Amino acid sequence: MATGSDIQQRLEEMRTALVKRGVAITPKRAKVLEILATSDDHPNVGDLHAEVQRWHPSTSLATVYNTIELLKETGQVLELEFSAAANRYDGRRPDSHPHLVCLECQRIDDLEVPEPEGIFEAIGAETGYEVVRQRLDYYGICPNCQKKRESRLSGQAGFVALNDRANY
Amino acid sequence: MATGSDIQQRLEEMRTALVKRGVAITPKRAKVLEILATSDDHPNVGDLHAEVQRWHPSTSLATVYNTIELLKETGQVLELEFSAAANRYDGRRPDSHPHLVCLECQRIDDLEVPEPEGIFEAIGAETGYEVVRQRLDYYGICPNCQKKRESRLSGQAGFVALNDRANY
DNA sequence: AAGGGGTTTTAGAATGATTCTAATTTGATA
DNA sequence: TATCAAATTAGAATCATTCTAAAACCCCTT
Repeated sequence: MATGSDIQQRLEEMRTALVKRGVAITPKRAKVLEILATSDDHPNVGDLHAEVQRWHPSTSLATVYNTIELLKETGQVLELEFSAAANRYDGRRPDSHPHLVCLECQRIDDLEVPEPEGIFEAIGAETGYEVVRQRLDYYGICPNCQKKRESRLSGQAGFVALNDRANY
Repeated sequence: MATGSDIQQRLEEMRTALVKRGVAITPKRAKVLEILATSDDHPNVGDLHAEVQRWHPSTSLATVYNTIELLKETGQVLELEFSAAANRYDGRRPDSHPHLVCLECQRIDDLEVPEPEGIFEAIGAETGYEVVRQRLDYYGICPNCQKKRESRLSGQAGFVALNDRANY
């Protein structure tokens, strides 16, 4: 459980990271940080915006997005992505199984990893949740994109197709 | 690796499931099934639409969505969701860690599960990917929503707030 | 061959989260 | 106080998805 000093410490880390990043801690940004450091319910942007507006009524959505972006860049917030790109479909293995997702070209590969026996029940016993399915994705750079990176670095550019929305 | 008969079998399962579900296997739907049963690259709706259109140029996006919906209902396709709801944020634990997501009220809880040591390297060695992060979510019904369900079933309705977009 | 009636399909509008843009405001510093 | 970059704004743009109401299609019966 989080104590007051936990929160103070977290807040200080955030502030320090942003200052080091070279941006100002404005009152509106400070409020976003404070909400994020104190919330245990994983707010979305709308939640944050509504709460900031209670203190600074003129705050726009863009400011919230902007602050979150800064925090993401500095590793000060974890984004639980539910809205990033188009959904993808697997018709060959309709059962739930882990995937490898390439952050550069969006290629997706299946991964053979058996899930631990009775894990849903174990988590249920511990948390009270009735677990019905899981999702396990590993994100990284696929072999092809690694090659492209190498050839880019070595100066022999070759044909390199970069993707627009690479980091989702 | 998938052989021709694997694909035939998969296709047959899909068709059987839809027939049992009581809908027709129209030519356009059949083409969607075929693409899904043969693709190993996890196509998105745009990909599917473009490919179906090569055979049936008048096909609309809605038909593709409709067919996917039927396959989802019958458990014949796995949806890799990247676009479902608003993103959520965790400012107290900015490191990546597993979560419990309630399918009914969208509550999200942190879950304490240490990730196996050296898992990224192991997967890298096996697949050639350079893994940089993971995502592990368990989906289910939280304790509160279970209670609500029980009271609904037992006829003593009480106050029950149902959510619109429950199954994402 | 004609007509009914339910299913399927369609185009386009609606929705909602996110990103972009261009103009305005703010605030620190000289 | 004047300046100027940084911060903020409102609203437009984007994009995947869902919705809607009308049109097309298909099978069955006569």
